[in-house]
Amino acid sequence: MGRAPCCSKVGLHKGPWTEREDELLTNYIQCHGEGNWRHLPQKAGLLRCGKSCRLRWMNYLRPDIKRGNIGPEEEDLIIRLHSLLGNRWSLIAGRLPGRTDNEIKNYWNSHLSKRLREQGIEVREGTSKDASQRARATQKKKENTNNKSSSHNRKNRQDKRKKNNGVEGTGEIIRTKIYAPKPTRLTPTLSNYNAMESSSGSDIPQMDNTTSGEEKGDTVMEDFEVNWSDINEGGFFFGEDDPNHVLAWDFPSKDRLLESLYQEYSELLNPEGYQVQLNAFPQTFLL
DNA sequence: AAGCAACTCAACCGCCGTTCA
DNA sequence: TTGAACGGCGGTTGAGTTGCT
Repeated sequence: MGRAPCCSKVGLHKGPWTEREDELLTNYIQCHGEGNWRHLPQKAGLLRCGKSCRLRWMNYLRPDIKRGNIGPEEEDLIIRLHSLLGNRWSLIAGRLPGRTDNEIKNYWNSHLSKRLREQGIEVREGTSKDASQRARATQKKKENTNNKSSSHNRKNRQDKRKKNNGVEGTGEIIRTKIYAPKPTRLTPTLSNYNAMESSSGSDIPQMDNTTSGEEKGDTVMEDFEVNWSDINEGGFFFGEDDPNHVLAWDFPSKDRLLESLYQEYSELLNPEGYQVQLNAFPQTFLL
């Protein structure tokens, strides 16, 4: 037995949202909070699918979304994070307060990748607006659609995962894992914390360092093995002596924040002597 | 002013890992 | 244990806008 059947898409609105729809969605979320996207449209009186509602809220209606042009500091951070993370837009967006993954993705595809290429800087492979490549992608998509069964096969995916994680054939490709932090949206209030300390029950989230990165939903990156329990998440880390004592780092300036974020990923992903660096890296945020 | 190309960005699509009955 | 739905993500599309000829 599976879950109850999903909402039928028949009769649902598509395309641009109207002011009335925005209003209904905003009012509903303000009253009941985010989540339960499947039932939200019906309860809010919207003729949209839950997925569409979620997207509209996340990319446009959320009150903490920053409007306006992407500034030079943000642009710099996007470029550097992209060089480290590739097209991991949600991860990148998680490090840019008020910016959405969609916005960053669009900005990259329409501005940055082109500009970097013009400057002769090689960029990681991402989306291509080239017509021939588009056509190829569309063709490939059609082929995939024709070849796959109506519902994807769980076992096949699990087998594929096992293959990727372990010894594969005679090639002896041994992969290990790295747990990068789950993307955390930095709210404006966060930057107001000033070298403060916190104990249980405060406004600062408490961490459970007994769970693995995978259990916490962190992003798994292959080819490295890191003991993530040593590492902080979202700008918080544990005191040296007391693992239940949570510290928040200071944000003396916007520039330093951006620099810290870059350093965080840079050190995290540096394959050379990563273990030593990672063990020491929370200290870099201590004043 | 008209026609065209390039650009922008909101929205959609399909995939995948997780959750749940 | 199974399989369908959910939630989230990256890739792609296409209508609207802007700029050029």
